[in-house]
Amino acid sequence: MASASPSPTLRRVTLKDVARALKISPATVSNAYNRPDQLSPSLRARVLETAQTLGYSGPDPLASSLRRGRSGVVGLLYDATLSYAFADPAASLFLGGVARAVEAQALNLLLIPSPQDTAPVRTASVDGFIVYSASDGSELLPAVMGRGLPVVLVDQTPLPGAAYIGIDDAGGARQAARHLLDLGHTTIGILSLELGWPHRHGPVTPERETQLTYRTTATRLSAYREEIGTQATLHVMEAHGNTPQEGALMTLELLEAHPEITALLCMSDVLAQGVLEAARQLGLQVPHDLSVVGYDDIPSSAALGLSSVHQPTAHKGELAGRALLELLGGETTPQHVTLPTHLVARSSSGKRRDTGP
Amino acid sequence: MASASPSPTLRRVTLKDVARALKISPATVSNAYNRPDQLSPSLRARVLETAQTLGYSGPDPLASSLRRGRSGVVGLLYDATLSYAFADPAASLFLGGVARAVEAQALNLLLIPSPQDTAPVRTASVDGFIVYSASDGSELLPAVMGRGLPVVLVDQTPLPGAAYIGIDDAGGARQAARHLLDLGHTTIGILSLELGWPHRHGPVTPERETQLTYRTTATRLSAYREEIGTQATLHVMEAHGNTPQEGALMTLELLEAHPEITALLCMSDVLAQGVLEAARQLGLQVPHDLSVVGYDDIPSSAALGLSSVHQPTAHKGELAGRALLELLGGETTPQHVTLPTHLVARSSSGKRRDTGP
DNA sequence: TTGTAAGCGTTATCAG
DNA sequence: CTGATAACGCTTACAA
Repeated sequence: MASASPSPTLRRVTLKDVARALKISPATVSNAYNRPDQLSPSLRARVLETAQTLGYSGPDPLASSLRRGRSGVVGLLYDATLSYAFADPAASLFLGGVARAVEAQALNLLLIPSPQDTAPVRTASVDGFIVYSASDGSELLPAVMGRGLPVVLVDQTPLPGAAYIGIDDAGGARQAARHLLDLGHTTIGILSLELGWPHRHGPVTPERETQLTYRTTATRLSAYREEIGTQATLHVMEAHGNTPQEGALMTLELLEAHPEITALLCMSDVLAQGVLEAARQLGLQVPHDLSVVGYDDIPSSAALGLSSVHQPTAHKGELAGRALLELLGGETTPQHVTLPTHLVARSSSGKRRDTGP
Repeated sequence: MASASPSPTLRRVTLKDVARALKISPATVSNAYNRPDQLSPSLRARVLETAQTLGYSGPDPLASSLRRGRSGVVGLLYDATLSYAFADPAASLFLGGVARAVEAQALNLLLIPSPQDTAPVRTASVDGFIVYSASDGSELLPAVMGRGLPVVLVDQTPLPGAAYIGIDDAGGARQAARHLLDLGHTTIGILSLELGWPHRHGPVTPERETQLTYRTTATRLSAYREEIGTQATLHVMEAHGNTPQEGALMTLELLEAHPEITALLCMSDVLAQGVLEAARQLGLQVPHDLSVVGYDDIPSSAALGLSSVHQPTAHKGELAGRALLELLGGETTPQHVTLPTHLVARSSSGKRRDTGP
């Protein structure tokens, strides 16, 4: 019936093939897909039909993106492997917020794993970037900014030309510290997130602090310290990875080294949940023997009675998404937003235990 | 010093501009980026340098993808909005597994929100798809298969030509049901996930069951029923959305309608955690007054003592990713894998309470 | 309403 | 080691 089957399966069917089969111009076929109002319904129907029989499934996205100059994709960079991001409830919450914002505009979200190599940043087909808590010295930032695309920075040092969405890290940290002070604690442990690259586990030395390049960590740490001043003795441990296991391990080590500690400030709820687990193993009563305050207030913390600094994580994501959408829409003044944090006191924090005989 | 500034900011800098500035061919500039070994180091250095000064940040990803015929992106479809996906720990775990597999190959992950519209499926620049628990009748499947790209189906009815990764849904459900039967329960409630589109909340009627198009739901439901047979009375409720809130609400409604219920089978741990919350509100002791068994065994369930059917969620994601990588690598026989499930009995399930004097 | 033609920014091939 | 050239598959003024 028809004329050709140029080569069995060698070449894929293109818009041109459809045009040829119908003896019309490629432009018309393109219009059939992208501007239905530009051609008669009957012709359009025929086009779609032969496309079907020829096995043509619509314009190639790559080609049309190239031609149009937009890919319809938002790139999301996280300063860790993706598998790690998904393991952190706070990160998931954030991603969910971003997703809500971008899917409202029919944009897709491209997750870019960004451990050390910047290649993925340079070769990702996206219209803009959202960068989530990258370390300050990271080579990622120059690579991202170098692409010349709209950028939103989240939870990290603002950069000129990029939008910024962050939270009041210091305020939250101060509230947490004040809370423990008010409860009478005078020897407090701090379970810190990573200070900088390379990631490391263990007690924080002054030397290690010179490598403090994560802005969130830096801000919280100094806020804890400032608030506490000389009212309590502090012992700081650095986590290698934001996991409950790490939190538990740090607790064991810290309490072994400093049994006089009666309270722990944790920079994430994930770490704090590990503390709870460790306390159970050690037979310590929370909060009687050990008070614990987390950070983030992830959903599961409520059920566990974990005191924590609440931050609007999902909302932060949504704002980040919206900030990028604005930039994409031609807005030239990048947003700069700081969201509030507040302490939620639950049952994991209480009066200091009697340390006497 | 240099000669030109062709137009202030009008056109973006391309590879050709760099070539022109150096009076060499575009091919050489391309090689400078993609095949360093194809040109002298000195020339390459000059190329990179002028690129820098011209503000050229490397080959356009879109263009090179078009030319190469590969985008380096894996598309991930989820039968719900993305924001919803991120709210479900099991989904996050799964995504994390997929991420681990694809990031090992330096591929990126494109999250495609797929509520009802198939447009995003047709216009996504990807090399292959992973489809996660889509409803059987969904228009998504034809749209995906129509693209003619490698496809991996997860937790849904297998399709010819696509790889399949799933779990032993029925086995897990049977173990859960058997467990409750062994504990003496004779009136059991089932908190079911969605049966089909449109999503609905409430008691499941025979009429509603005709719309049962989610394979996972269907399989678990019939397995629960088969195992229980006539050994207990069953009451089934359908959740509108997989959230703890919904689980709590269903519990309230179900126990109000059928106070004689002493045990609940939940199709997800997220729902089951809502049950725990509702029980607390109602002043019911778990498991004394009410036994609860979930499904998925998400990480937070251990700390809550929730009995659950364990499935290797993250591993499932990793296998799905790997199955797609194989297909991408030219493998022509799609994998077909079913992973095991098993009951983990914890403290949320116990002997049936004495019902009355 | 439909066709023409000129790219979009790259890379692969092949000759020099 | 370097360069010309021809695609890759599509969209969009603009002309007919």
